[in-house]
Amino acid sequence: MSDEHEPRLCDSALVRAFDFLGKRWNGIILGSLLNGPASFSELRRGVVGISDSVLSERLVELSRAGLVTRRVDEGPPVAVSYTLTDAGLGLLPALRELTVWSSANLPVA
Amino acid sequence: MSDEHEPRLCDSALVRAFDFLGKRWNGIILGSLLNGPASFSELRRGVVGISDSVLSERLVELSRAGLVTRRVDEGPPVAVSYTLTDAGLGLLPALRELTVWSSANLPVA
DNA sequence: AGCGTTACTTTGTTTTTACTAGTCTCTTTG
DNA sequence: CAAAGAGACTAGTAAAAACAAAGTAACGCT
Repeated sequence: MSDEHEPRLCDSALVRAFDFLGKRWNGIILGSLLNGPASFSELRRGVVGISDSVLSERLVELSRAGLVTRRVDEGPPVAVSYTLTDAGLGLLPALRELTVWSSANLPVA
Repeated sequence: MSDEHEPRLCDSALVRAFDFLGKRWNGIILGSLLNGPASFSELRRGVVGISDSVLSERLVELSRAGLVTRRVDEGPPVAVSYTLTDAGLGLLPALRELTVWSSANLPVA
């Protein structure tokens, strides 16, 4: 019994990547933040279709994962802004490839 | 009122990409198929944690999207194999970038 | 005949995700 | 100054997705 026909296992690093990116909205939130820091309501407008509560939840997750930073500017008009960390910025090449692929292979409709 | 401070909109091609990749399992299924064609049960073994019904559903979706092909070999021992189409194969560079990023930025734990 | 494998489909439950409202702190407007 | 609005969330509940387990059906192995 030496013929362990190895299962067509997906690379474990890729599996870890999709723990995040395979959850709805996460990829789009990160993609929006690639254009620079944004506030909660800017993100809500940029990520079309997301609800307040889900956006809030996702931002907590992404912060805990070390991909985005939440910075609070005690104004007085208290302003919160979300920024990509270096780890988050590192996604740029991957998301660019994804964009290229999508343009070439996914119909606009 | 010309100062429409443009919403930090995410690129629409990227949004379309995450219509697929932002659904649980899709990225991992496609990643598994990058290693070559596989049968239903090979995929079930390769995509750790997925259930039969969801795998079945996802394969139909991916077929309809033109990313994978379902080929039936009427044996007699009837065998079904799933393969990436050219569109699916086009994901290779993006998934490779994602793997690199994940290795560098996501903790193994 | 009886058990195992492939390839799914069906059913019922649990987990996720989403939507609607509401809170609280300022800021702007009359 | 009071009312209305924006920003940043939180809570409660409803809808959607995923899961596990079982069932179906055709074949192969012993």
